[in-house]
Amino acid sequence: MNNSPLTNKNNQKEHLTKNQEIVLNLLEKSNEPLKAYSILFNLSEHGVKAPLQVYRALDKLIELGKVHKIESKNAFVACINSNCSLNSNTGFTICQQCDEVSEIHDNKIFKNLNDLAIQASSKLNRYNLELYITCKKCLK
Amino acid sequence: MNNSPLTNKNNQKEHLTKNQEIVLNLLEKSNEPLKAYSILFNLSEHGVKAPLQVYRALDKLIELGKVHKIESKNAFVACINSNCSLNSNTGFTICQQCDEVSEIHDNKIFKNLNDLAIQASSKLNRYNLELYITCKKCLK
DNA sequence: TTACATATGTAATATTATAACATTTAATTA
DNA sequence: TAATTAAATGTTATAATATTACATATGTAA
Repeated sequence: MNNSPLTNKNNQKEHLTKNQEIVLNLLEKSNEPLKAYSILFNLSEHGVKAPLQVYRALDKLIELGKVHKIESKNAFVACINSNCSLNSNTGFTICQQCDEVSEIHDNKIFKNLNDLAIQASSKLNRYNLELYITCKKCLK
Repeated sequence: MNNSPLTNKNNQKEHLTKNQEIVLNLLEKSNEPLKAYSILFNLSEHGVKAPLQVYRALDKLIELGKVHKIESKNAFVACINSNCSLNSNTGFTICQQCDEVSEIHDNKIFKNLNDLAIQASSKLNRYNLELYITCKKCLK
C-alpha cells in the first residue's frame, strides 16, 4: 500500500488527522464495508474510545470523497478511486448471497441520471445507487 | 391455491391487517416521507403504542411493494404506483433544499442497470437509487 | 503574540431497530 | 362445527446507530 505521505498531490492523505488516518487505514485494509461500531471496537487499541471519534472521522473522510457510506447497510467503505473526490456520487453492487460489495464506476449512469434530472427541470447534485445482485461467483 | 377475490395477489389492500392499513393510510395522506417513530407518534390514538407495531407493518407493506424505504433518510413513503409490487426497485429524487421526494419510474434506468449487471456476469435482483437534486421550484 | 478555526476527548442522550415471549385473531381442514 | 395451524398483535426490554453539548487542545493566519 502507498504509505508515502508526501508523494501524491491528489491524494490528501497527508492532510488527514490522526483519527481520520487510522479510520481510513482500517477501511482500506478491510475487504468489506465496516459498520461504525465495528470500526470503533477495532480501533480501541489505537486510542479510539468513543463513537464520536469514529463518526467525526467518517464525516470528514466522506466529505473528502475518501469514504462512502452504503446507506442500506449503515456501513462504510474506502473509495477505490481517488477521483471520487471530484464528485460524491456513489454506486455499488452488493451481492445478496455473499455480501461482497463493489464500487461501480460508469459514466453512462451519471449521464443518464443527469439527463433525467434535466428533463424534470431540476439539477442533479449527487446520487446514491445500490444494486442488489447475485454475483458471478454465487451464480455458479 | 384458489383464486377467490380475497386472495387476489394484484390487489392486496383488502387483505391488509389493521396495523398495516392505518400505517399505509397515514403514509398515503402524507406529502412527505415519514420516519418510523413519527408514524408511531401519529398513530398513538389509533392504538399503536410500540415501535414493533410500526416496523412490522412497514416490513409487510414493503414486501407487498406498497411502501418504499428511503434508505439515506430512514424514512418511508407510500408507493405512488400499484405496479411497484411487480418489482421492488426503487428510485427517488430528493430535493436538498425543500426535502420534496418524488418517485422515479424510468424503464431506461432499469435496462441500463440490468445491462451493467449482465456485463459483470452477475444478476440484478433489485436496486435502490436516490438522486439528490435541487428541484424545479427551488432552482428559481 | 492574539485570534480563530478545526480537531479532540468525554459523558450523556437521542434515534432507529430488533429480540424474546405471551396472547389473540384469522384461515385451513378434519 | 371444533381442532389445528399460521399470521398478526401486544408488550417489555434491549441492541444498534448516531448526535448534542461542552470542555480542552491543536494548528493556522493575521
